[in-house]
Amino acid sequence: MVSIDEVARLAGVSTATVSRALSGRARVSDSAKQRVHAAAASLGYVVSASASSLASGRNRNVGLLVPFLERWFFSTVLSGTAAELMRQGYDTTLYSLAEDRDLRRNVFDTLLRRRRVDGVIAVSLELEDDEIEGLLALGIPVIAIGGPNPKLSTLTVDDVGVARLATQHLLALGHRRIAHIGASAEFDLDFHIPTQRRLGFEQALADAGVDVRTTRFEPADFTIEGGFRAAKRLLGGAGARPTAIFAASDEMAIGALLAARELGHRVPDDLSVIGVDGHELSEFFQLTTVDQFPLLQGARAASAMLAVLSGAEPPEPTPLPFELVVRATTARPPE
Amino acid sequence: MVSIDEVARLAGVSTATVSRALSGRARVSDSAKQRVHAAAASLGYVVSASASSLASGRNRNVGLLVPFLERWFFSTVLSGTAAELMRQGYDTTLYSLAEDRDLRRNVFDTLLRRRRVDGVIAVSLELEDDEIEGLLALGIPVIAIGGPNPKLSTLTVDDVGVARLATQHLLALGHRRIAHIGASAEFDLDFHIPTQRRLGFEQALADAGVDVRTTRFEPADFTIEGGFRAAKRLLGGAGARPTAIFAASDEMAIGALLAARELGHRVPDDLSVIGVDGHELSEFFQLTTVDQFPLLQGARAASAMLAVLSGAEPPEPTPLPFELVVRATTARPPE
DNA sequence: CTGAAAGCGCTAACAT
DNA sequence: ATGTTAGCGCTTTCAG
Repeated sequence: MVSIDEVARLAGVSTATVSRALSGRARVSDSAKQRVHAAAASLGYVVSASASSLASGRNRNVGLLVPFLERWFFSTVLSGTAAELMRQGYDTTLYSLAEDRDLRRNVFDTLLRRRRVDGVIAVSLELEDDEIEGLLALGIPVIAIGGPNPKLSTLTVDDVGVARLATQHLLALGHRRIAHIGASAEFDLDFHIPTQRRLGFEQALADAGVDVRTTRFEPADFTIEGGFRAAKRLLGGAGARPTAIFAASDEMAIGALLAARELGHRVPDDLSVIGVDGHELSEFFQLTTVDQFPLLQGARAASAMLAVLSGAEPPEPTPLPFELVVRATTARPPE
Repeated sequence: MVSIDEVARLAGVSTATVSRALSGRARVSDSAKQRVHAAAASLGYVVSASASSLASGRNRNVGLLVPFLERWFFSTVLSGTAAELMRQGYDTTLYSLAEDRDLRRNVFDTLLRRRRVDGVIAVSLELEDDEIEGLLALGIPVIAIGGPNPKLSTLTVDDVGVARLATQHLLALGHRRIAHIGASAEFDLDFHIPTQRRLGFEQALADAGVDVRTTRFEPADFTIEGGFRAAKRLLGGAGARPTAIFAASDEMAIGALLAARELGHRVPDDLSVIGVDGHELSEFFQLTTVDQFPLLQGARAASAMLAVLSGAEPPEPTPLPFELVVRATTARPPE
């Protein structure tokens, strides 16, 4: 492997100058800079990450903590983050916490403590107290996306606001019998976000003078299948059918769409459906949704991390954008 | 940060013994080993990755090269790989090549050459020749999953076999007018796999004495929406409608299902549909498919990498398992 | 089995 | 602006 000494020799300067010229962290004369770059290029020299890290304490590497990889939302956020980091020459090291508890502990106790990452971005994770302590004890910046983590610097959409926006859209169309498909209890344990959405839903109803007790709530697991089953219960049961369903995720909303179709209800004539996310499938299904731009969320977190790493203050709890996208699954309720 | 010296002092041994005891790479007396572990635990000591890498040349880190992150198939493979690597105490560093060409080049020219990873796993990537050269020049093991990369040690499903199996299933049910939804030309440039599936399709037909010219082919992009549109063309056009569709991915098959439904064709009574993948949604849609166990593919690649890193020979081009899963979208053709 | 000591390849004072 | 040099925190000979 070609080392910094060979570059120095070829460029006719000291190793220190090579280091400075290549990292740009100190002033170097133009002529020296040019010779160094030429020498490095001709030798195909690339700085050794471990040597550089050991000497400088910097890694150019950010750790990403995610709950699952297979869910569209997470992989999309992840994609946004990794792309932005890469753009700045940073690597992304992945820690998935889907595994069993021992492995999860191991992430905090060992993997993250090897000082391989300059910072940690936690995506939509409800972390336990000692895990948060563990992160903070690393002595490196930690940024969370979503999931109210009061002790962490967090980028988050206003989930209450998201839910209010969705619900208000239905109310404005004239709906009064609105049902909500949200988080099942055990699901909520991990994320909390869902509860916020239910809160926003109920607030909007209350603001509009709709008695919340007349609405129905069905828990589900944020998948298409879960939404499908929840909608079946909502539409198949006795009592007055809702004229609209607000699902806390697009995947559940799509499930509801399919359920309605299967039961012979026309959307949006008989039933309106709205979701949350801006899922890639929402356009295909012509689903009205509140887009929360997950790719952007990931990129934002990466930018914030990069800024902190170059000396900026940790970001204030920043509101992330969201936007109502009206498509073809919502309309006025039937007479 | 607590260093190896403090552990050594507390345990009453030399740093060399601490290193040996903790890494397990040399014989150490039981008593020393115990004292070292106790000392390390009580001090909360974790080996510094960069110091260890610099001294040993080992990183306990594997690079993962993927084309996209947002597609279910890739994130699932990725998940399988990361989980298995983590189980062995390895980190996973992600390099997504979805970005523009400059960033893509940068991955090969710089990021991968910093000697941060002990090996590279390339997932379903059609790499260019100079990129393969670049990987090989790293002097570390490279393992590819899927995508015929003759110069790389590759784990791959027999895509011809997969397609034959799917097609034979339809033939065995009595179908003769079978259409295929496969890769569009530009999509194939990146992956090749699709062509193989088309090949298998045609082979199976020929074996059964069905004139391939009577079948129809529609290109699509492996998404639900693409499959939907391709199926619309297949079912809506003039001429004899096919009685069965073989889609080269489950997502396209699901799109075909939805298209059939929308056009008023009953599945499987009027039309049979079969896909490939074992997508998480295939069960929900009761889709008959050829499962290729993507999670397992990822785990297998990780195991193979780990084996090579601990001195095993690079794996022979290994066939990956696949299996016909018959559900409710295939049946005998209508009279 | 254990310890002493020489690096691993860089960066960051400190000089000049 | 540049060179000299002392580490960064480990691992691995080499001796014993």
